[in-house]
Amino acid sequence: MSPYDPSAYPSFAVTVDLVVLTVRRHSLCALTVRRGEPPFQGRWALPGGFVKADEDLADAAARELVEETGLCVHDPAAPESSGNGAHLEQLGTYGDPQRDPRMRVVSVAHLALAPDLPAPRAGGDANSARWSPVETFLDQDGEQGSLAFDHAQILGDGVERARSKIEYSSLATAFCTPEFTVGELRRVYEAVWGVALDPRNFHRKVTGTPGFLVPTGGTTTRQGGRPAQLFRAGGATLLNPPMLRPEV
Amino acid sequence: MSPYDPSAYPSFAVTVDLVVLTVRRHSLCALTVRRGEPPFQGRWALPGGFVKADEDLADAAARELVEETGLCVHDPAAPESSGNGAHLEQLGTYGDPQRDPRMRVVSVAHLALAPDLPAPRAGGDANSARWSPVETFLDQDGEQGSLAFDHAQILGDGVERARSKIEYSSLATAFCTPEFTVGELRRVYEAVWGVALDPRNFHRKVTGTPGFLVPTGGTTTRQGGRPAQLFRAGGATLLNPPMLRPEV
DNA sequence: ATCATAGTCGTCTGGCTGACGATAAACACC
DNA sequence: GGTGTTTATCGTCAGCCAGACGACTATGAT
Repeated sequence: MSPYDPSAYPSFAVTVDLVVLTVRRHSLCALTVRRGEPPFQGRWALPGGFVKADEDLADAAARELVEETGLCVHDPAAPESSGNGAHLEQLGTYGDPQRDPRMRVVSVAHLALAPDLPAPRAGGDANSARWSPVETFLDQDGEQGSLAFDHAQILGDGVERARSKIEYSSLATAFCTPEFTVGELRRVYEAVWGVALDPRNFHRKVTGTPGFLVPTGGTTTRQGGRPAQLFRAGGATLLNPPMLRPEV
Repeated sequence: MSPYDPSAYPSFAVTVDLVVLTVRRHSLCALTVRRGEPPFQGRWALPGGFVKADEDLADAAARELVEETGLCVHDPAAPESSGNGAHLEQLGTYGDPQRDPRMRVVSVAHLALAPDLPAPRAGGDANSARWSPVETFLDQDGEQGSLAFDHAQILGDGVERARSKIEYSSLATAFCTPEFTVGELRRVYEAVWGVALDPRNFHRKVTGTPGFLVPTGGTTTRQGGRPAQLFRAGGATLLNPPMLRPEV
């Protein structure tokens, strides 16, 4: 039994699925697309697709992200291209033998975090892609709003990853435009965690953490009220001490 | 192009690779096996193997773990079978098109944490499996001690996962025998992090965290010195506030 | 008896967080 | 121009917790 013998090991299809999260109107939203063909025809699903024969997993995920949203991936090597960049990381791999009724498919899920976008596009068909609050797919256990395949599970894992990761990293800035205020950043935390935070303590915390925020000098009143300082994300990626998520 | 057409998507081989970590003689060690066939014949590699056609990824990882070490997986549903149980979780998936010179292989790496074991077994051949300190494979960049394929990368990711996860979870107890002392638990942290911790502050911290440790009533002197209380792992899995890893 | 080793309990201080009062700077309206 | 509303920002205070470290305890080795 040579390892070169193709009959010596089973053959799999490999896909990437994307959990694309953003914050719109004070709530955490995920991108979903409507399936145009069986199985689960007409149901909502996470965007994704097959990995090409000579394509790296991360490249496949980045390609799908561009196809579905037009977002480029925020390349850490070239941080100045950050105009419309998103954060992209591998989330986990889902390979239950029954997860796809057609055949054996192993899906490498990725998590993408993006600032609020004007409108989703899905190959030109605007009706087939939509931002929806994540609770739409996570709350109820009824079949009504549920996603195709095991995508509700994947979405739940992605949301949980995002919720925990903004605690100890500066990842929350990935939900913001390149320049943002402390209040906008706070509303990101509030939307992702689903809690209210004290504006004064939050302001003290984030401005006091070295490397988290860099003031740009400008101010804005786009949120109303007193003008707020504008910041860009600093170089720090790990927050120590972390942001504390309030209890229960 | 029907989705049922096998020529419509590329075919992959899927493997599981294991990062099995334990603490021996005050140092964090990983299980490696010597490759008996090309490519990388004679080189050390992480244990692993092909996923079967109708096998879940976690099942494949658990099967490989038993084959290589005899360890059962610590099933959260039946915590009383904890005699020789190990912790097992998915680590990440590695799918660079060039990572295996034979063919396109996607490997789903898993991380296993085990208490110190008498001796590794690898299908009866004791010479071909070994515990080695992780620095052996992570420190130098020379080709000397390096692992086959991208296994050095995988091992590094697994070690980093373990290092960060014992901060905010009770996972360090997975490195201990079912009953252990505070000092033994502290030596686990010291070995995994590679730092020295203050025994008095550590003792205060772990005994003061509700649900982390439950006293069994017994004592032991197996470490010498004054007898120490024996504990079992409590039900808590998340530590809040976390253990703090000392700075640089 | 003495020493070495390891475990356990206390004390103190500084830093950080949560709760919350107070002030500042814009806009909307009358 | 006042007045109220909104959001941002600064300050204060008490409590908790971690790091530093002293003191004491209980075993085995010599």
